[in-house]
Formats: sequence, structure tokens, C-alpha cells
Amino acid sequence: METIELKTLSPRKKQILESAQALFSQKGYVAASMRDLAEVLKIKPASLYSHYTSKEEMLWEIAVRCAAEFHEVVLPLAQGTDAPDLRLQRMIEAHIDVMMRNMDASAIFFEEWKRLEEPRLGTYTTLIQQYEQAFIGVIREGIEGGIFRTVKPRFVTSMLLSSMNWIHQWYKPTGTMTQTDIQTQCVAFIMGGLRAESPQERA
Amino acid sequence: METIELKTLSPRKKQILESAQALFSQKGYVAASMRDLAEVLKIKPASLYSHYTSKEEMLWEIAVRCAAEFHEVVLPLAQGTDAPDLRLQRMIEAHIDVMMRNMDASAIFFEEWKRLEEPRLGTYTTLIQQYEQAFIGVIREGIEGGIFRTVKPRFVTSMLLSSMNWIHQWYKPTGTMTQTDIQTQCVAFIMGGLRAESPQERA
DNA sequence: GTCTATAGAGAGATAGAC
DNA sequence: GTCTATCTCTCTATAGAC
Repeated sequence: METIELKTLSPRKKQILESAQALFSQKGYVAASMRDLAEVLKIKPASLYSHYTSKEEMLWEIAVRCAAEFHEVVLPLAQGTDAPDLRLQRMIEAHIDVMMRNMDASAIFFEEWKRLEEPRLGTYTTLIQQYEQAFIGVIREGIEGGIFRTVKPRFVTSMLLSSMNWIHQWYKPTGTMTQTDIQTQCVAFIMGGLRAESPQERA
Repeated sequence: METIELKTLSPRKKQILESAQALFSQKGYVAASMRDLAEVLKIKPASLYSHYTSKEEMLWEIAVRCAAEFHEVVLPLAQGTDAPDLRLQRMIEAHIDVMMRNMDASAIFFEEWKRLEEPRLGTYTTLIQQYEQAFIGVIREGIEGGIFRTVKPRFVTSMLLSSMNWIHQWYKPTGTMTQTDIQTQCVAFIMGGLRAESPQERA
């Protein structure tokens, strides 16, 4: 679990990136133009190129910084001596936490990354695979320990992550569900789908 | 549950639509150009406009025809006197079946529809809401009957559909899992997440 | 139904002044 | 770091011959 190295962004670069996040998330990376972005920032399109050499570089910065946060926050929770189901629960809660603190970036993390080109695309998919691998590992432990049903860890990891990733598409902070509600319901749904019928509880 | 009215496509229109499906699914609707599509079909871009008046009309045809198939196959299964969990199971299996028989169109059904413009966009979201409503209804019945845990039906429906919809992104027919494997694992995961601990089974 | 030709708009990106 | 100006390319779509 290597750390992802990131340079600190200047305030201006950060500001531009945040506008880009919102725009790419809303219109989609391909449909959003540098002209659109410049207009939001109230500068001319050419000025953007003093900060980023290309549109794809922006997409890359957004995607990789978001990936870094998921890695930093969630991956350490896969380690430790606690029971696998408890660790998985913490990972799910943390995943939702990161997602909801970064709604725009998450949309790019989950969907728009496909528009990256090589070699960045390859680097990115490796990051995602590492992230999934942490879930796969914990689930595998849970199966071996008899806590989880005998499922296919890779398959279930994809289901589990996908079952959460719709949130960035639908969640409105104005709705009736709080973040805690969402975490609770997600955990219950997913753990219910995984957990073996425990003989002790049946007694 | 009204039926979606669709005109029959001429063989040529159908052929073009199938190429468009594959292309839009692979490159994304915005990034895929009419030139790309013409090249695949070995005709000139202008010729496409003898069949469809615009690129968006193609997107619409693909999305709405796919929606129609999901509606036709899955929605009837929501009705009937069988237990809600059994009906839901059949709906999940049927949903996966439709998805796997229409992988390209499903990618558009789930993702690229966002690029539709009004008024088609509004019509489309209504169709999706009707589809979700069928799941919501069955889940609500299951909760009222004590078969399912007390979950939020709308929330769980989104999770449940989302947990399946990653399949079109990841599934390779060359992999080790058959369609039946996928259906079995999906049903087990989702039903496990929903089902109340049954007292009878505990005895 | 396909072609050639092209209109007209908008895209990403660069050069060079300030 | 932002500007004006512009290059070059690609896009969707149309007109009209065959």
C-alpha cells in the first residue's frame, strides 16, 4: 500500500480545479469545454493554459487526487486484528464519508476517468485495482473465517462498490436522509448480503 | 403500466442503430462522432441523415427501445399473488437477463441517457421512475409482510439496481462466470441484504 | 440511399503583448 | 497571470447530384 505522491497546488490552481470538478461532473468531461470553464472563472480560455497544459491534465489531477483520498482514508482500515466484518463495515462507512465530502470529484473518480488516455489511464486503473484489492482481501478473510457466506470476493467487491456509487448521482443534501442514515442503510444492506447465518445467533 | 409504443425499424435502420449502440457504449455518446459511425458502416457521414435526422435521435431510439425491453420483461413480474421475495427474485433475474442480452444498449440505458435533451430527457426519466417504482412497490410489500427488514424502499431500490448495473462495465463473456452464476450471486447478495431474520428458519 | 461538397459552429491549444 | 488574436481541427448537419 504505497502512498500516492501529490504536489501541493497553488491557491489559483486549486480554485480552477474545483470549478473544473463541478463542471466535468455536471456536463461530463467531453461535453464540458475549456470555454465553459473559463466563463465560470471569469477569465479567457487561453488563460487556463498558464495553469494546466491541457484539459486532460485537469481530469488527471482531479481523478488522482480523489483516488488518493480514498486510498488514504479507507485502505488503512483493511489492516488490523479486528474481525473482518468489523473492518469491512468501517471501510464502507469511510468510503461513503469520502464520497460525500467530495461529490463532484467522486463523479469523476467513478465515471469520467474513462476519458483519460494512455499512459495516465493505465496508471489510474492500477490505483483502482489496488483499492478493490483491499476489499477483496477483507472479504476473503471473512469467508475463510466463516463469518461471510461463500461468495466470489472479486464479484462481490464490484457489487458492493457499485451499490454505493450511485449515491453521487442521486444524493441531494436537501433530502430527508442524513449521511449517517445512508451509512447505516448501506452497511446493513451490504453486510446482510454477505454474512453467513450465524449459528450462535440462532440459538 | 402502459406499454411503450415503438415503430418497427427497417432492416437498414436497425443495422445502423446496432453499430451506434456499440460505438456509443464504447467511446461514450459525446466522444463518438457521426464520422466514426459512418466509418464503421463503410458509408459517408452524410448518408446517416437519410435514416436519422440527428445524432440525438439515435441516442433516443437506443435508450427508449432498451427501456421498453426492461419494462416488458421485468414489470409484469412485479404483479401476481406470489410472495414479494419470490417476485423480487424473479425481477432481479429478469433484469440481469435483459442486461446481458443487450450489453451495449444497457450501457446507454444506464449512463449515456444523461446526454439526451429536453423534451426527450423528461420522457426518459419518467420511464426510469416507473421502472424503479415497480421494485419499490414489491419491496414495500415485503416489508409490510415482515419478510424484509424495515428499509427505505426507494433507497434500497437504487442500491439494488446500481449493484447490478456495474455488470455491463465489467462483464466479459470470456470470463469464468456464466450468466446463471451472476444471477445466483446477485440474488443471494441482494436478498440477504433485504431479508428479515426469519423466526421459522431459526427454530 | 448514397454520394460530393460545404456550411457554420465550436473544439483544444499556441503565440506573443502587457 | 491574463489578455487578444488566431491556428487548426473536428463536429453536426444540410444541399443537391446521381
